[in-house]
Amino acid sequence: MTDALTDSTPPTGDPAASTHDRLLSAAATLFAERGYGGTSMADIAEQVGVRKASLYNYYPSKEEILMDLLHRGIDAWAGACAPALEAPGTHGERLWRHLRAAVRFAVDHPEAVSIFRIAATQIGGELGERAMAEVNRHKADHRRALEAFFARAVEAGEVRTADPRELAYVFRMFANGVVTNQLGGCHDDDEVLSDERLRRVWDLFWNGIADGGAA
Amino acid sequence: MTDALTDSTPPTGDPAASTHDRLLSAAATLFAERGYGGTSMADIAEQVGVRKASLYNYYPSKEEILMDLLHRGIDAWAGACAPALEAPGTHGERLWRHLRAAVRFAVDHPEAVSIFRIAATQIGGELGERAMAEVNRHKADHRRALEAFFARAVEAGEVRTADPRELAYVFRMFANGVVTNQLGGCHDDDEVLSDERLRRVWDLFWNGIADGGAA
DNA sequence: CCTACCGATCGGTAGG
DNA sequence: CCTACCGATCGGTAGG
Repeated sequence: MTDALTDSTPPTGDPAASTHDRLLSAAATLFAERGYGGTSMADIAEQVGVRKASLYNYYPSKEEILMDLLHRGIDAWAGACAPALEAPGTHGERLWRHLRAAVRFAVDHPEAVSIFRIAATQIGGELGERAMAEVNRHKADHRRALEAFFARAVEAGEVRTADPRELAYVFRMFANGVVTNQLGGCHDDDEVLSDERLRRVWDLFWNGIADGGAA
Repeated sequence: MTDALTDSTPPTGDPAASTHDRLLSAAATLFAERGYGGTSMADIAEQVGVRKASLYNYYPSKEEILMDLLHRGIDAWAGACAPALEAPGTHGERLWRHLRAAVRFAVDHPEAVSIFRIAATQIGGELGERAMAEVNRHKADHRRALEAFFARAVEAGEVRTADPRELAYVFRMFANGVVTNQLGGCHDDDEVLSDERLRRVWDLFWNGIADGGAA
């Protein structure tokens, strides 16, 4: 837009985005590709198109970049997935939309999902504990929301078991598996997970939970 | 055993094990805790109780330690989990034992499971591609074994859907979720996954797949 | 947002 | 399995 004369523009990402946004995007992508310990501040700076020292105007340390990415990822996930559980419809419909929202989020923002995993598993020491605590808080929130949801589904007589805790557990394990499988490189299926296939898979899963499942 | 006079014994792990075994154990534990990039050869050497340079008598590089851990992890997983699918019993019983074996493996060898994830997601560049290829080959083997298993279950009339591919997919997503959830730090449930609870959860899951599931 | 620089540590090698 | 050492790079700072 300004001038096309120089090619001193940043090597990747949207050059129109603010430096801060490009920093976050570059860090998320690199952490997801190489891991936290495998990514250097110089790597991030190169992708952003600035010198390494300039990154320290936005964050006091590499650790704080990870923590900010984690907070933003959790917020984005909740914003994208939580509403479906409270929307109108039967409990089956609402849970289906919740799953679909989670899968779409994973497809659209794989780096955000990667951050959760990085925070929970790749980091040692004090930073690791801080990050893990944040992830566990988020997972506990989700678990509680699902248990409340299933408690209402039990009341409504829409599920075949009366234990919301086990129902939530089964769903969470299944949803975690599907979402994780969508992450880059893990395409152990030769076909993409289309909305149609997700729906078929969901029907197979849900019919074990729905009250009086089909014969 | 030899003498208890010095405390120059290795700081952690079984001092009686061979240096090579302690090297593998230390590397697996540290990679799982801090990630591949977050673990240095000096870290490994310290835990083994030798100098860093001595590690190079066993492996020519840090990369080859990871690759050997990956090969061994895949073999151990297959040895622990694959036989259940071919054992006697109904297809439901065999799949249940397969799931239980996988969960037990994850509980007993969490570092081995972590290596799969590290190989698939934390590594960039040429090593990353080598490791990812190995993981994908293993996952494809497992997928094929499960699809063959479900094809026989369809023939036997023990499942409610005629599509082995979707049946295998649903099971794999669920099993991956359960196994992943057993990994260290991810205890987002306040209770351990006992055999009894796993069985209850399995029943909830399987009744959606079993032909003519309970009402 | 830059140049210049810090001490510490990285993976790996030489030579025994 | 050790001591001694290599050049490169690490996260981060000073000062502008």
